[in-house]
Amino acid sequence: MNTNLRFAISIHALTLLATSSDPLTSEAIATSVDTNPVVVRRAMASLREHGLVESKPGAHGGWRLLRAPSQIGLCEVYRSLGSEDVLAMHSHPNQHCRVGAHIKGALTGIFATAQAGMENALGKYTIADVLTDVLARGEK
Amino acid sequence: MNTNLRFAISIHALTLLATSSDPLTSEAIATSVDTNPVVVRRAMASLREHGLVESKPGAHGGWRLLRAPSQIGLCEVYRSLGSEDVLAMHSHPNQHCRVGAHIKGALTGIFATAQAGMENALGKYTIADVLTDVLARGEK
DNA sequence: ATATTTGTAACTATAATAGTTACAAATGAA
DNA sequence: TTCATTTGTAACTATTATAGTTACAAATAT
Repeated sequence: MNTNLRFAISIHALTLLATSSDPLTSEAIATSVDTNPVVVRRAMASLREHGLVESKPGAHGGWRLLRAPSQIGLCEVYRSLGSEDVLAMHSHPNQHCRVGAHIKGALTGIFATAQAGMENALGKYTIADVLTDVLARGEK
Repeated sequence: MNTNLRFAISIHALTLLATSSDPLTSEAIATSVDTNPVVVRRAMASLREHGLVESKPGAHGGWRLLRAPSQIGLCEVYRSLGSEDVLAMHSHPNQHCRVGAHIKGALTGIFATAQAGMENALGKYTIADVLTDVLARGEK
């Protein structure tokens, strides 16, 4: 199983924040996501670094959006997390083989194209889209 | 680091096979890739199940392509390996929360779109393209 | 017959990530 | 000013996917 859940958790958290005018605590978000508050803080810290949310410590603190949900694209969320690219290469192909010596150069461009294909697809959606979909599902 | 190297290893192996009229052993492929022959066999077994290569045990055995390199698309190679999708969801969002209860439904479609974006991009390339690129790099 | 090679099970090693615990620092309210 | 709340973060453990390794049976060519 692919186990990098930070992206899914981040979308979940941002969607939850989009439903609330008051700040939400890491604890409240964690309860909705079903994880530990520290896991939430770690993901949200990356989003904060990229200007998507802000946090306030202390009583009545928590997290809130810094932009309208319609202005938060999923590609930007994805990139904010700084994950590795989804396709990886083997490290030390044999340099004395004519394929081994140049396979990494050839794969680099292809893998970048694949990564861009995925990110472009994500960029078609915003947190507002997710929220609309979630709420529509709740009405059925 | 993303550590699923099977795809990169498979492309490497198929490109190597495209340079050879004789079958290549798992050992020979492993030497070019810089890994263990069993790792090569495991990746190649998936490709064999999907009709891309065949194997022959015993003396002068090994692996060979069952199609022209120009007829082996990278999306098909990717799919033959049966990897998990690149984006994963958290398992148990809180069903008593209106976001938690429906987030998985909303994310499923988005993640599928992202996966398709990546696979479409891969589908633009074949093993022949990779071989051409590798050989061109070798001439410089 | 013999050497070669795949097929595969069983195991260990590595590494990324989630999850947990603990506590300092910041904040707001009584 | 004191106290409860909450983030920030370090340090650690647990889990899991995958690579890598070892061993050996079965198949094959000469």
